[in-house]
Amino acid sequence: MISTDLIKGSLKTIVLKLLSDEGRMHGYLITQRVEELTHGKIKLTYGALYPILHKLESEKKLVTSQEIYNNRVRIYYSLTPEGTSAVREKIEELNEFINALRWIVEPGKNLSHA
Amino acid sequence: MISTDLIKGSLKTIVLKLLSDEGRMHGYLITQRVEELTHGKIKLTYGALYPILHKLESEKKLVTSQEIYNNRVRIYYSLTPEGTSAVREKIEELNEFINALRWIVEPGKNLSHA
DNA sequence: TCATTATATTTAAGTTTCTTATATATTGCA
DNA sequence: TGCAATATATAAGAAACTTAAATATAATGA
Repeated sequence: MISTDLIKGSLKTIVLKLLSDEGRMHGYLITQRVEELTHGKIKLTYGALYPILHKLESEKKLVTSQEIYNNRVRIYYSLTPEGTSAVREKIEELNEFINALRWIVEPGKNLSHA
Repeated sequence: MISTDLIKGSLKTIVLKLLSDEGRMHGYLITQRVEELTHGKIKLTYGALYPILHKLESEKKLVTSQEIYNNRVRIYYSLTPEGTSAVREKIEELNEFINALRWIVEPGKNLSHA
């Protein structure tokens, strides 16, 4: 598990990207997929996730729809067109960030400037 | 310039890594080198930097020494042995983080599990 | 000579973003 | 019957910044 300080700022981008790749998802599933995709390195807690989802909804980047599954209400989240273009920008920024970190970590190697 | 949210959690690691690579540095120089190394993508503000330096000093990860240059006091920071081993751990964690982000961004590619 | 930019450090107040803890409720397995 | 997994939500508090302001010297250019 990676220190939470490091992860903090990227959670919103991660949520958007997952919704972009996998379409409709409910909150619980999002936490599971993040853990799966990152081999347990990143764990999204509910206390972090739901406020993020609610905020993204209020920003019109995603919409919700309810579904009953096994007598339980599930709330599905999916991207709006606005959310879809937000993902593109966020991912681009995340790639820049990854590159910037690599320039720090491996200052010798002349890495891509993309 | 990358969104500050993204960068937040990695500033301490960046400072430690720079001191590890370049030895004695004063605060102002650290901000310059970060900007240089990251091609302006990451800017360390003084309001962020000095509290980080002071905290690392109180944690005995670095020590200070003063020097007069052009009638001005410069405060140089350098790693203690404790700081040096902290760098190694932090960099390892940062690499894990970079990989985890790449698993999110490029889920198709089977990237290293290092 | 005067103004501006660069150099250099510091700290206080405020915001954001999470962490931690708690609450609630159903299903399935042992 | 009890525990683990499934599923969502929110409140209180901590941490890490951002922004802004204060202070001071040197160098550059108009």
